[in-house]
Parts: sequence; C-alpha cells; structure tokens
Amino acid sequence: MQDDPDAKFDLKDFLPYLLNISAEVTSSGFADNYKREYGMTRTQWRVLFHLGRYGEMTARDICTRSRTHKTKVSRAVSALEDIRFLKRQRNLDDRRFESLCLTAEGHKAYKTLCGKAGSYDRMLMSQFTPEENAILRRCLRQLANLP
Amino acid sequence: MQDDPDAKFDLKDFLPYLLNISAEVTSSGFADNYKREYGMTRTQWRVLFHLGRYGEMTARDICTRSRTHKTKVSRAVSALEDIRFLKRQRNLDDRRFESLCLTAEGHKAYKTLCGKAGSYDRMLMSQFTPEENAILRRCLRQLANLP
DNA sequence: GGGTATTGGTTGAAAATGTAACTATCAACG
DNA sequence: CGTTGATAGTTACATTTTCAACCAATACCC
Repeated sequence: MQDDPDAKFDLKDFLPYLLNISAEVTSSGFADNYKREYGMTRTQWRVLFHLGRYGEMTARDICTRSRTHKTKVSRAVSALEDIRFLKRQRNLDDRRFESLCLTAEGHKAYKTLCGKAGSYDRMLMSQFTPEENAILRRCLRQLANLP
Repeated sequence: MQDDPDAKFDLKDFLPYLLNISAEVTSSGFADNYKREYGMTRTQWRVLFHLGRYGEMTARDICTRSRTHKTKVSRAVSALEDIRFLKRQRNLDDRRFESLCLTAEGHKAYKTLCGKAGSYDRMLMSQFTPEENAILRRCLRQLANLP
C-alpha cells in the first residue's frame, strides 16, 4: 500500500464516496430501530416518515420530495399497506392518483420512531458545532437538490 | 400535506436521510462514467479506485478502509478479475490472504476514471466556498469514522 | 501434538433494487 | 368524438445486495 504521487486530487476525498460511506454508516446505525421492531426496510421507513411528517400525500409526491424512484415507493407502499400502516384512497376527480395516509397503527409507529430518530440525530449532531451542523445540512440539501 | 406541529425535530433534516439522498444523487450522476464505458457497478468502481489509489492490498484491507461488507468486495473482486482489471496472488506466509493489484488494463481504466472523478468533484465543489468544502469533508469523514 | 477459536474469503438462497415495458386514466388538439 | 401524448402507478425480469452458513488456513491454549 503506497500513495499515488501524481494524483491530481485524492479519491479518498471524493465527495460521492464520502457521502456514500457516511450515509451507509449512519443509516445502518439507525436501521435496527425500524428493522428489528417492525421489519421495515429503509424505503418503507422513508415512506412512513414522509406521511407522518407531511400528512396525506400521493406516491408521486413522495417520489418528488425524497428523490426516490417510483417503483421503490410503489413497493414500499404495498408493503406498508400489507402490515396496515397506511391506507390508500383513489382520488375521484382524477382517478390516476391515490392519496396515502397513515392508519392509527402507522402513526403510532411513526411517533415512536420519530422519537428515536430525534435522539439519534442529536447524538450525531453532538460531535459538531452548531455552525458545522448548519453548514453540513445546507450543503447536503443543496447537493440533493432539496428545497 | 400539512406540517406536523409537535415534531420535536424535523425529519426532513434527519442526517442519515440527507446523507442518503445526496449520496444517491451525486453517485448516480457520476456512475454513468464507469457504467456505460466499462459496465462496472458502484462496488466494483470502489474496489478499483482503492487499488488504484493505494496500490497492492488485500480484500480485507478494502473492506476495512471503505467500510464495505466482505461479500460485496469478494464479488466485486471476482468481477474485476473476470474482465482482467486485477490479479490476485496468494500470500505464501499466510495462505488465507491474497494480495490484489491492478493489471495494466485496470490501471488504465483507473487513470481515466480518476480524471473524470476529479472534474466531477470540482464541479460539485464549485457550488460551495472553500470553508464549506473543508467543513463538509471533515464532518463526513468523521461521521464515517474514516481516518 | 490436538482440540478450539479466529480470520480471510467464498457461496447459495432470499430480499431488495433497477430497468423497461405495461395498464389505466386524463389532457389536448384536430 | 377520436387520436395522440402525457401522467400515476404496477409488474416482470435481470442484477445487486444481504444474511447465514460454509471452507481453508492460522492462532491459541491445554
């Protein structure tokens, strides 16, 4: 193992790489919470938390907002429906849409996980200064093209 | 869609979530480069660039350094071997190990991709100030437990 | 030396994801 | 109307990833 002397830039600082690894490390650290208790996948958790956070919305809204592919969302929605965490309802004006919303059961799970997510996030944040946290989040939001 | 008033913290700022999305967006933006031209997957590209960057190392070294699971690395190594981008050699002192190193072919691909990665990274960086970039990378490295 | 534990690496089956094609509904324009 | 084109969502199939069990080589320890 030696260094590559004529590297123009250092691949170990390659942003997509750093993002992937830190995403992987932090996400899997939290995943136990929803995996063990509810058997949910990451995508299912993502859908759950969007519905919990923003209330009734369509699958497409979730796709747009979370930059997740529609097939992933579609399957996650079915799975959450199977375990009765959400209900769908066809929009009668435009029958292509269906609004999704959490059941009482689903909302309860959301609330529980929300608490855990809060403390997990605070734990992660605690290693940085408020300025660093602000910059970090701002940069990430911009990289992801999020509002 | 409405806001959840009594949320203790806002899930749309949840760090693992932001990390995942920005990782996904930036990575898939770059993936075309190795996918279209070499048919490599993200894990294969990761292995290639570790070997290119650090020279000869074992699969386990790559696992540790890149926080990637050994089965993923194992399969990526086989795939790269199949297309003759790397060669393995059993360590004779401890025959469990095998050192991996790039072939000339593999190194050429590494060099090419390295150039593209460089400009892609500079493009990403260009939207932030040097201070922001420094903080961003430092935070990410720390979150990922990287040296 | 001989059993047991550990480590590097592989493999098979199950789960998740990506890709593309598909259905159904609506909009737009002649 | 009716054809064409978009849009919301699903499905089928291929590729990846995950998880657990596995092999082979070494370390540990009596």
